[in-house]
Amino acid sequence: MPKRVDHAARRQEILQAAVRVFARKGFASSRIEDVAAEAGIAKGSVYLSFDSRDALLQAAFESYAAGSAQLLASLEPGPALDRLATLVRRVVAMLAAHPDHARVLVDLWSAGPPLDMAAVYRDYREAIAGLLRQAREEGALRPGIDERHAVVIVAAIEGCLLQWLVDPELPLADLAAPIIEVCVEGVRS
Amino acid sequence: MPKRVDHAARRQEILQAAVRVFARKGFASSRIEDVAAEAGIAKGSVYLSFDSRDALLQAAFESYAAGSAQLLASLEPGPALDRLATLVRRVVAMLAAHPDHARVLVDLWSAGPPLDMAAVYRDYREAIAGLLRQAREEGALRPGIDERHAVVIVAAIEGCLLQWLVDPELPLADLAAPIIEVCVEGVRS
Amino acid sequence: MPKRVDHAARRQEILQAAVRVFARKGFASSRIEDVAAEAGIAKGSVYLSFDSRDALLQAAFESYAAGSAQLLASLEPGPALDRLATLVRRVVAMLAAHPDHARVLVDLWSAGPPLDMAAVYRDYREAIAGLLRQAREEGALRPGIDERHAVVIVAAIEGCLLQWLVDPELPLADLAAPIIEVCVEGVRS
Amino acid sequence: MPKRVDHAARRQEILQAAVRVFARKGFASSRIEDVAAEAGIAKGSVYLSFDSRDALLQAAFESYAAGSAQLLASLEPGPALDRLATLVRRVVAMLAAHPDHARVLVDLWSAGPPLDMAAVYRDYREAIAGLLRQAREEGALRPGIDERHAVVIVAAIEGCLLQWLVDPELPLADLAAPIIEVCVEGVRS
DNA sequence: GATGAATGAGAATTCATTCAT
DNA sequence: CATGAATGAATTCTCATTCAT
Repeated sequence: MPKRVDHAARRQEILQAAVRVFARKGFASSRIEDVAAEAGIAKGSVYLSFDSRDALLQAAFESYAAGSAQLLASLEPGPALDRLATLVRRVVAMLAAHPDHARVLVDLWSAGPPLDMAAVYRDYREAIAGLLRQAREEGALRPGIDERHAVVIVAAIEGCLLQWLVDPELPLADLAAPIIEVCVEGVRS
Repeated sequence: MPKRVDHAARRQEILQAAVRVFARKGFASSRIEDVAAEAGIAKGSVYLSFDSRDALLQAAFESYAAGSAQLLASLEPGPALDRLATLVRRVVAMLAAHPDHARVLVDLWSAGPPLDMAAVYRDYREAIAGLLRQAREEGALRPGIDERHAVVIVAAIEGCLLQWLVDPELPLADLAAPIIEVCVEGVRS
Repeated sequence: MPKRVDHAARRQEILQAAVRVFARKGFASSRIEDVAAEAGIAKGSVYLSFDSRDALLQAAFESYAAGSAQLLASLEPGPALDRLATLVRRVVAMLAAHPDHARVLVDLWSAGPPLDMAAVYRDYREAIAGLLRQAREEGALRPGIDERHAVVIVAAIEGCLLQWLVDPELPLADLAAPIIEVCVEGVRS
Repeated sequence: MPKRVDHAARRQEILQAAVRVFARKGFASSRIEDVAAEAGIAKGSVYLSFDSRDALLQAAFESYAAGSAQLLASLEPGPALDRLATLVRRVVAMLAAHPDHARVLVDLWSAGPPLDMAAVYRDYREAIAGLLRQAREEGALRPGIDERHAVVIVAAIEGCLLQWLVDPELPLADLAAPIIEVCVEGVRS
């Protein structure tokens, strides 16, 4: 069944299939053949778009990192703490809206180099630290809050995500509110 | 006089060797032979103490879960929020003191059933929710804080752990303070 | 007006590309795609001229065998041993002049049926045996030389070729002289 | 069926099985599983003694090279040309006596680095050149014969081998005599 | 005719597990 | 008990060949 025009589209389909499979059984237990079957193609065809099994995880990472970067870049103007609250809401909403992608995160955490999850969280922390600095300039921050809290805010989000990954009963989408309550409202002056 | 009197002790040694190996290369890349070598015994001898490779991870989980339960059970009396702060401090200290065990967590998160990480976090949340209830009875809790914040408090801890796992530059031990600042002091009335 | 008028010419181009590729990396490591790329056409197009990968080697063999046969047929009249010396010179010159074809020989030797390298050498031996017989009739042959020496003469040539294939430092073209010295002059009466 | 004492012996058995298989179908068509079956063991067990399929060919080469070196080292004293004749006889006898090893040669010729067949032939040529020099000192060599004839002598042997490999009808063992006639007696003064 | 995406049989290699010693 | 050789199922990746466009 030869001839397909859009190589990028096919690559995308395979990646999405891979993400579904990884979400379902974890990367370690996912076979190339599973991905191919999920994508409705033959085993060998996966290799037309990806060099190796690891390259699939790498691509999943890149896709996730790109989404994160976009999210960080898309904050509209406004009071810093409001923007922070919005950021938290959006991150949680994105994770809740794409549970498959979210479930792959646990594999990205495991993967180590050349995947650079550290960079992703560094970017988050820097963005949040920037918002906190801005909030201080606006006089909106209560004393005693400094940049180290950026770590805690990222932690609150990722920690909720983690608990939900481990226990899908947990209503991830509902957790944006308490995170904001504690991490954003809790630091307002 | 059998060469090895204490079967339990041998099992313990192997488990510890396994944890070191898993911490170093991840469970997925850890071979039974690696564990045996680390323990200074022969490959086949691992099977005298453990039924299978997965049983090693299971045992690592049980060991971690037991440590967590002990930590939760060991809180001395006192004002609830102080006890909460102590809990946070102790959990972070334990993780920082045993980086090998901590690094295995990412594999425990991935593992899925029959490992029940969900139960571990459920227990944490319940303990913390209990402390929050108690704090309310003590009139120490500001309004608007309810049991859902237990999730966020666990999240703050595990999220810091996660960022440290992914980026060991991050000073995990120093993060207890900001966590407490935000999650404990921040909810005080 | 078809894109390609001469199917035979296209076949020839592909065969030559194949010989270059085989010479460079050996038949075993040569992919159809490599041959296609060398010929500047698409993988599938190779199959318009050749039935299979093996057919390429078969064709290379036929081309070599045809060249050999032509060489054997082209001997001008004259004293038999002079003609023999000329034959040796020409074979060596041909091999040295077409190193790519020569390098493919090692794959032809390996290939086994249906390639019939045995026939090629049989033909060489028969031609040389004929020349030796003629030389005897001419009284030019010293006693003790019989048809079995045809094998040795072929061997001297192919053995030099072999040493050159294995060690390209060896100056193949210069070896015609000592071969003739030993195998031709050495049998003169 | 565990426990085998002599690892070296097992390695040797496997190597011999491999040589038989390579001789029968050529290295390119020989599967690890074929070798294992020939050795009467399981596929995976081959890897207990050899790192890879290529390592089997490498070992076959080393074995052949060692045999050649031993042959070259074992020449008893005597007139140089007699020793040369003995050498030729022994090489041919060795090849004829171990047809399996001989048939693998065609794969060794193909293999290229890190196999160094060039060195094997270089050693042969040097040994023979030494004998020719000695023969000259002994006054046994007719004029016009120099070291370049060493190439031709090696060629005569290997070329006969080659013709026999390609056409097993050819009586290899009987070819020592004509080789000596032409290459040794033919250079005697 | 050309093309190159798609296929899937096949091969090398790994490694958890077993069990004879 | 302890060992590690032996096993073979499982998995990744390759590539000759086909065929829709």
